[in-house]
Amino acid sequence: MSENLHLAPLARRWSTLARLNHDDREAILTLPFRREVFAKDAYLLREGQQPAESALLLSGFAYRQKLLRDGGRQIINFLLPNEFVDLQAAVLGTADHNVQSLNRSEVAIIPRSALLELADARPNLRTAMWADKLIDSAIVREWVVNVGRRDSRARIAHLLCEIAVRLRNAGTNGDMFDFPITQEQLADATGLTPVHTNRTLQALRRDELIQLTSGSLKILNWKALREAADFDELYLHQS
Amino acid sequence: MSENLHLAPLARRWSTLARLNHDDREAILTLPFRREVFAKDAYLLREGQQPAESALLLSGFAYRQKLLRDGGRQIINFLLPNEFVDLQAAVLGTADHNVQSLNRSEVAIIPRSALLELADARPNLRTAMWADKLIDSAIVREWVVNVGRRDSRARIAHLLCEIAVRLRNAGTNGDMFDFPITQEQLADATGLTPVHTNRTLQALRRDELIQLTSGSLKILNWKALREAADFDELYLHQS
DNA sequence: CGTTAATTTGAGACCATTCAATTTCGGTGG
DNA sequence: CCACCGAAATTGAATGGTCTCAAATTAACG
Repeated sequence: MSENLHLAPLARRWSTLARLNHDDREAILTLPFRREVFAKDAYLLREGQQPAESALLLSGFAYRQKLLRDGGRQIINFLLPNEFVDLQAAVLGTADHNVQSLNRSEVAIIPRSALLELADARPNLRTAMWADKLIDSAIVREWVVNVGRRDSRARIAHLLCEIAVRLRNAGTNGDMFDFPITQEQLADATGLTPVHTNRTLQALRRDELIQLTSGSLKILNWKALREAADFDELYLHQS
Repeated sequence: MSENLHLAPLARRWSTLARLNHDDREAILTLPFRREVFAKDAYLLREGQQPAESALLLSGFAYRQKLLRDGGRQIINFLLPNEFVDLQAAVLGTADHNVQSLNRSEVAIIPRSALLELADARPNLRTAMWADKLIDSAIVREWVVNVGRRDSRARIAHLLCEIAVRLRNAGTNGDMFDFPITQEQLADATGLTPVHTNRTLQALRRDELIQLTSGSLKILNWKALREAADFDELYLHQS
């Protein structure tokens, strides 16, 4: 069997989204792909592009983003390892936003046709893909609420809660973890300025809710952070 | 054939999203459903609910919404006629947001099982549903950009552009149309206060970009409105 | 150990909010 | 047809959260 363990984490994740049998898992593991490495800020996908292949993030972070005429940038969602960059491209064709690598990342490039065949042949995987996309949508919906209605403190606290829980759901330690997101990126994700993001982070540190130093985030007081963020993880559809 | 023309507009809309043959269209038209009427502000779906049926908006508007602990409300998207309230519920089970009727609306309640069978049996309809959901996601992504990075004038202008174009794509006149959205709802959709929404609308009227009176919106200067909004309709995936 | 990126600090300006009151609109009943 | 009512829209003035524009400091990296 010419299996490749790079896709094993994806199989594991999709198993939590739909009931997969042995053949389903096998079909994932034998998907054809090639690996590619992207540097910090490199584009994985550009608005207007019509990719013939889909990209699966193997390691590192990435983010969906749109640029404004005036040069402003709004980050729309973060992508964690084993999430798809453009599962949607197969149907809509043209990309309507950009995806950039957040730090150095590793990606599996999979022919679109292989994924389409998978979806056609395997109802369970179809369900998993559907659930995958729906959760992604639910997260973006919560982001509208976050940037639309919460003040800077709650907004940043909420984003940190979300990332922590998503990492925990993915099997990483959610209380202390690598946090390669710069304050400028955090600002672009929350709709704030870098300056104000900085002051807000300082406040969260002063109040001993978090500890954030040299690319590592530690959550010191979960209860208070959730409280400050008005965070309810129902929308992540995991627990 | 016990067809019911209430579902014909849905068949027409889905035809623009995927290649549907005669049988596909027939399958849509013969879906079982019952009609229901909802008053202004009535809930079509509540967070935490696990509906056994899906609701399709036949006439009137609705909106997706989330409430905050402090009583604030953020509108996440508007639903136009012939859009589904909860096509996602079938997979995720629990609703993560609320849907309210914007004005008096009419809804087709369809058993979830019927939709699942449709998707299982008909690849083309599956594709249409997938595209449907993906466009919905794209709209919500643009909303993150809207509330995150645009000032009040651009924000409201953008929302008006989007609604006009979505209505035009649905076959309605996009230059002048019924606009039952109150300023309070507009405020909740843009993350602004009703007071500031009012002042911003007045500015758009003063500059003769729009005419908004007694539930009717007329776009007087498309070029200037698009300009003010930084509006690019690519994300609606229609033209 | 030099160089660039990232974070931090300060002060003033501004966009949007808050709070409260008033006016207009749409629908209803006398 | 007019009087009434609640909802929606409008106005004013003061407050405040976030932004802007620099400049300084610290961290990351080859």
